Amino acid sequence: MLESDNSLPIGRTVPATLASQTYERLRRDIVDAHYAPGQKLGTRQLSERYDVGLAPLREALTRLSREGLVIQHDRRGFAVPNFGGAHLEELSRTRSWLNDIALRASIDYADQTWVQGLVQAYHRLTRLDRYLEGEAGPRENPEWEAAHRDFHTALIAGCRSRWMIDYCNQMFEASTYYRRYSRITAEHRKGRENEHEKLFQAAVSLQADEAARLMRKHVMETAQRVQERLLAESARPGLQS
Amino acid sequence: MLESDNSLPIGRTVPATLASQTYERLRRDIVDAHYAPGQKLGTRQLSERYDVGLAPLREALTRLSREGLVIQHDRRGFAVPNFGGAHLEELSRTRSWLNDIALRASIDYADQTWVQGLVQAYHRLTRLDRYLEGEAGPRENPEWEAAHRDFHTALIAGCRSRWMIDYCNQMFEASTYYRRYSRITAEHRKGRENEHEKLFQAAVSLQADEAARLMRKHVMETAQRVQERLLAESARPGLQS
DNA sequence: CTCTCCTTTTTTATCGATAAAAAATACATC
DNA sequence: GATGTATTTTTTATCGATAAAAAAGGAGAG
Repeated sequence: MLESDNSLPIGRTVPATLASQTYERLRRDIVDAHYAPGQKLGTRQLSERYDVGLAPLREALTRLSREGLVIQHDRRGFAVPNFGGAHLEELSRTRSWLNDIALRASIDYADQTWVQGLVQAYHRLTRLDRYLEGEAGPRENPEWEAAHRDFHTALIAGCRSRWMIDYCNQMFEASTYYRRYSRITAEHRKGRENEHEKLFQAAVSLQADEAARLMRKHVMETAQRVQERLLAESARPGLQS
Repeated sequence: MLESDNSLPIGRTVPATLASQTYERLRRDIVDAHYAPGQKLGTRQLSERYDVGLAPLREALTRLSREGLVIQHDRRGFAVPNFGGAHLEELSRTRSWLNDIALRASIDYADQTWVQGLVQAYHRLTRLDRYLEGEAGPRENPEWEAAHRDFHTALIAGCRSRWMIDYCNQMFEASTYYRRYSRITAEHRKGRENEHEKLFQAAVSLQADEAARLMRKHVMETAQRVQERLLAESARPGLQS
């Protein structure tokens, strides 16, 4: 007793349950800002939209509600949270706190596994283009987005705390919602293109203070831009899909 | 747009849904160590035990699984996590990190609401007895336990981050599982009775460093005792209910 | 008009049944 | 006796139907 992990035996590949698939799809759609803040998520509609029964749909929504991407109220169903200025500030501050600690811990515990993972994640990120040409102008590259998430996870993956990693990932997802919703584009990001590079350099060379400083800066400045965009566009009608 | 909170209109009292009730009951039972680490939570059995259908039961389990109190694996159902030495260490370290920050932030932002809430929570705690006389020796007082949780929440409630408060609460619950499971008793706690008092004093007098130090100490030393108990008793057969 | 009370409609939560998958068992083979 | 395969049993995930609750609509009173 008292040992062993909670993971599945490797090798055996388990077909994803409908609830899990729906969870993933819904999460992506929320994070991609296909729904407006505060929008009601009626079970019937979603059930048709995603073509699943109520049971798996509710399970997906319940999962999301525990991660802060959906609000659930007894007998009143589900809704997208009222994401807004105050929430963004809270979120970014908390992200900043947790990532700071987790990054410092990773550097403190630094081992080969962590460094390798980080190098790999960074390299993948640099090989991808952030934007793709779409018919209606440039749009985010999903692959880049995935690599971006992985890079941020890799930075803190050495902190030796499952809790911490999960929490940071949850907040990263919520932040992504804001980035998407605010429709930040390349030009809003002028002059900040190499933040990931500097962060990466500081981390792999184990400069804890510098890395932590860059991390905080990265998180807070992104939030700042998003905030500005939200205020500038607060009259813009909510998106729909 | 972009403002307002996500709370319900006040005044109207909503009857709790079956899923919510079951969630509460299950959480209490898990935290009270009625189930052994790693134990399988068969849906059929639980459905009978708590006398609810599968739908609300699954919802309760799904919620718990997102809070780390239950493990869910696709097509393999639910189980109590393999809580154990390594997990306890991770948990306590993370708790320590987050509570440290949240407490410092609360002291930093300190306002009347926070201080009042803290004073109130502390007073309630001091008025209750930790142990009650049961037929089979002394046992924890549920009211004290609730007040204890509230006190810990009150300490960090001023950090102005819903995320942080939720995360700290989640980890507090998980820690409670260990305390219960290890069957810590009054004598294991000799010489540590006034930790809450000192912590309270430091917090209300806004001594950030001292309060943070005491908090870390409180968390880590509790974990230490639990760890010792677990090792000492690792041959003891798992509890069942 | 505005408010309150009473339908009607819509939505949410829950049950019971069932298909699909995993686990357990039995059986045969080397 | 170990190993692999077919068969049965158990468990999990999902559907479709329905009761219960909330929201929307509407009629009448002040």
